[in-house]
Amino acid sequence: MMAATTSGVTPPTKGEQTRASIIDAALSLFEESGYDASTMRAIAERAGVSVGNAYYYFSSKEELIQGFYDRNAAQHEARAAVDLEGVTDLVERARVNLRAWLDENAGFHEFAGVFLRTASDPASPMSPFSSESAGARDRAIGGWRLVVEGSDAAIPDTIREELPELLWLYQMGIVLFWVHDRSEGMAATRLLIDRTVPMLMRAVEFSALPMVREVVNDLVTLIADLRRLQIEPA
Amino acid sequence: MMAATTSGVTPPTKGEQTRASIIDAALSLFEESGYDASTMRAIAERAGVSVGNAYYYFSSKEELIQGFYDRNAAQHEARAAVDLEGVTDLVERARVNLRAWLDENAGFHEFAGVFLRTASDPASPMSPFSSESAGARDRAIGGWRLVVEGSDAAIPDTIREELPELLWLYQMGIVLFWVHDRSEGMAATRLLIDRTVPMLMRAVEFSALPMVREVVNDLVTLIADLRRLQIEPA
DNA sequence: GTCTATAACTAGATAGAC
DNA sequence: GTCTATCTAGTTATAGAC
Repeated sequence: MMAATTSGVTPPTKGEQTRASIIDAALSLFEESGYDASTMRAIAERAGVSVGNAYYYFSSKEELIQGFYDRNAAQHEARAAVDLEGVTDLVERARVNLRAWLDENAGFHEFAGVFLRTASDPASPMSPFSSESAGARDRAIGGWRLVVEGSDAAIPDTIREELPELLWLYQMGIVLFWVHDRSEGMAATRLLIDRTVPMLMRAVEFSALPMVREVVNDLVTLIADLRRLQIEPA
Repeated sequence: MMAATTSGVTPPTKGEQTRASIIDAALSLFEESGYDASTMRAIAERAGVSVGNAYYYFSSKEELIQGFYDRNAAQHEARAAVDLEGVTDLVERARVNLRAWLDENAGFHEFAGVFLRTASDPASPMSPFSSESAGARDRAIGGWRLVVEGSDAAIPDTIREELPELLWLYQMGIVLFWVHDRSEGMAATRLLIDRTVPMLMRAVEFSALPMVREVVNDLVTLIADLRRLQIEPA
């Protein structure tokens, strides 16, 4: 709202500092003891503020999860950009992107259950399909667009445009599986990724088949029709 | 634990009666005011018991949801059996089964959001994939088996065995969509069902294609491999 | 007017007596 | 089996400090 006081970087106001310290306290406690065991009182104490003050910045405990969400999305983006350098095969690029996500979130596996619990409530702004999540969703889909565009693969026109969003949806499925994965070192999720990515790409090739293409077209019009129904009543 | 006292029907013990009255009170309150607004104190009061006593029968508020779950599953089963009589076309039978579910659950749409929130926590016994839900899941898959077996469709051997479970998984997807559906009279979900069931059946036909069959085989072995990974570490 | 703190409220859950 | 009394933790009301 006001001009910057010193350098070009945003000057951290007192409020922003307090806000950051609350998020830091929350995330470190979540990682140490899990979501449920981390009380708002403990979070506030570690952040060096009162409970009431914490609620001035975050209107609920669940809202603190958004901090986790944002931070990890940014870290994943950076890591994927590095790992993708020099890789041109589409299947490999997709694997790299998913593995980067997996590694970036390794420490939050237990915590993710709570996250999913919140995210799957359609009324919650944390839902990946909600309008509040539109920014994060678009960023993630944009990441997939880079994966596709940086590859040397020939993609059928039938689904060229929709592929990044489709891959994001596929990723949501992988995440859902990951949350339930109890295997050592997430071996099951890694196997799932390694095996399904090639299948998915073969399915993309199928989409050029006339028979399949018909179904794809049906799906596209269906989605358009559904969007209309969902939006009209508001 | 004891021999029946009178007729062949199970004699309702005192505990069973109390248990039933708590569930009745809970479900009626949920329907009236929603899940969150229905406090355990209000439920206990309507049931004519103390809060502590309610917790003697149900170890958490969420556990009361299982009552809703069981009751509706039974009602859906009965309704579907009637509606399916005389219908032989597989696509139509699948539609009938899904519409029966939809109609049976029409009154619980808002409440279902909470249900989903609970069910999607992998740690929760309410998850449709949990071992605690195995009974309900098997009943639902059995219902789909009746849908398939009562039809005159020729189903490729490739997936004959897996089709009922596949259809149940598809139904879980429909339910997920339904929970998010804000359209008048669930028009969007009905459209989704009417359009995707034929697509699904056409996809089943595809599974006979050699190219596609290969992918199906890959999927089957993948699932077997995943099961092994998930089960070993316990 | 933006922050911050203390005290109180609410509702899920538990302990222990009867 | 059932109750009363109590605990815990998320949330809010409200008053005051910068």
